[in-house]
Amino acid sequence: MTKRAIHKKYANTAKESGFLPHIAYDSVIFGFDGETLKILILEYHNTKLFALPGGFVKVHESLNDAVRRGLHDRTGLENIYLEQFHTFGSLERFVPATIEQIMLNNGHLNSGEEHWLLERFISVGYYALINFNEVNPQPDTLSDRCEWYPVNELPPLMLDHHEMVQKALQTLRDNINKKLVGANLLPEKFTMKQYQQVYEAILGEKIRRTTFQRQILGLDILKRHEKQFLGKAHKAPFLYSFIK
Amino acid sequence: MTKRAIHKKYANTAKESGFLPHIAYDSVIFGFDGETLKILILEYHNTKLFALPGGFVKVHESLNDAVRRGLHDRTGLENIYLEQFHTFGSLERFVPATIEQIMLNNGHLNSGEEHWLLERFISVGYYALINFNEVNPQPDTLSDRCEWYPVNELPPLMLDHHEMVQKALQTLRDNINKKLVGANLLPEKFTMKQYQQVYEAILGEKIRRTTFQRQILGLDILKRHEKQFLGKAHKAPFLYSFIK
DNA sequence: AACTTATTGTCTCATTTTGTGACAATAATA
DNA sequence: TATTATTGTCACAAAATGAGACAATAAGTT
Repeated sequence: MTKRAIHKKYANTAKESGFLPHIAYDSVIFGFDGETLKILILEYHNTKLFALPGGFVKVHESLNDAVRRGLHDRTGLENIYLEQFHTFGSLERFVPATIEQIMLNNGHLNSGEEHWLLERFISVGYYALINFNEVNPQPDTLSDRCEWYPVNELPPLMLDHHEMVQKALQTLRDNINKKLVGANLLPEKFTMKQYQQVYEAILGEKIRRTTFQRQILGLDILKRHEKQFLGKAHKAPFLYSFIK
Repeated sequence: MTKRAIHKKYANTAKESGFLPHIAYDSVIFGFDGETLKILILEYHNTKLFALPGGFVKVHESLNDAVRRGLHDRTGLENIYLEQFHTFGSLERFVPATIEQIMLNNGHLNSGEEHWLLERFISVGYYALINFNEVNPQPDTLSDRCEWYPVNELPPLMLDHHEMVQKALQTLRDNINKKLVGANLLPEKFTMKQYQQVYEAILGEKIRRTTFQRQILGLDILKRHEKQFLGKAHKAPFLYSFIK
């Protein structure tokens, strides 16, 4: 065995790993299950730490591509709707002990060892809107679970991830009338009630049925299809889809 | 002279300089001169390159503090109104030749020399709103001018700085009714017409006078003061200030 | 001093948008 | 056949906005 063949199991510097140092992204992945707005949360092995799915940017990769790559790995989806909402750069978010704990518990680090992931990071926050039913979330090597949580019932999140969620949600609310939010959270065809529930879940409040319908239909962005028979004891609703 | 005393004139690595590598910020500094919306633009020595004022983040400094520090150095102002609007991370913005030209022309680099500023940067965009009259903009060591330009008459800007300005302006427009924009662009006391002109300059369109007054006064955010005699041949307008 | 000018503060009325409730239609259930 | 819950639609009230009118007035002009 030559000297050259002796190598560490993991890259301990950013350069070795091929990533830009000090820069990360975290993603708030929203899905709608028909009733409530949910987001994907990771739980790390052997810790009680919950976190947003995140990742790093390769040296020759754009920031947007890095986020798309990470989301594809986790959800299998290709054309995900993505919005960047804020970049987090406080000193308070630099807590190497937390990262160290995660890596030690996963055997990705020896105690006392230096590692680029233990340095300070500035993180760019993105949110994604995906179709809840098309996804089977995959945990990564550091985490043993990747599960949906209602935005109102999140576990305690590490670092500033709770603040990230709140800021993502606020941005989503601000954008609700600008960016055709429903198209990405709903299935191809949906009822007016489902669409209204998406709005209510995002805004966190009830809205008036008649006013909502009047406004949405007035936008001329929906196509009306045949009625949907739900097996419920009342008039069947129409189905709608978005006009491309 | 000991070996230790032999040092380079400038730090060629990020570590030597005390800054985080690969991370920058750029600022779009808005001011209102009573008629049009303007922004501060730098021109670099011996080049025809125009750019937004930017800077870097120290290893033990928060992102926000870094931007405040840079803006204070350039304007002398302390409590600047700041909003982060977007983070730019494309590969197209990595053009080391441009940076190299600036540094060579300033004598901050020898030809062919390596330097951390020539590596790839991801830049966080901030916009600031300042009182036009309180500021005497200062160029930095790399630039020989720092001047106000109307947003509609900008010189060609380097890299993606034009895109940054457009995105800042769009965010400012989106925030105009949420964040009390006028308070930061106007002097302590102002007329309703001046306030309306701020709105028109930001939105880029004329607004109806009566509707504007009705809406603004309906918000109960303004205090009415004595009249202002302008020396003009017509009825004198009231002065207003924002209620703290 | 009287007239002119440009702008201001305030009203009024038409138009549009939104809030609120009512009601018949209807798919399944009892 | 009656009951139930929800849907699509309409009608009217209330609020917000668009559009214009007009007297008041500070200075300039004659």
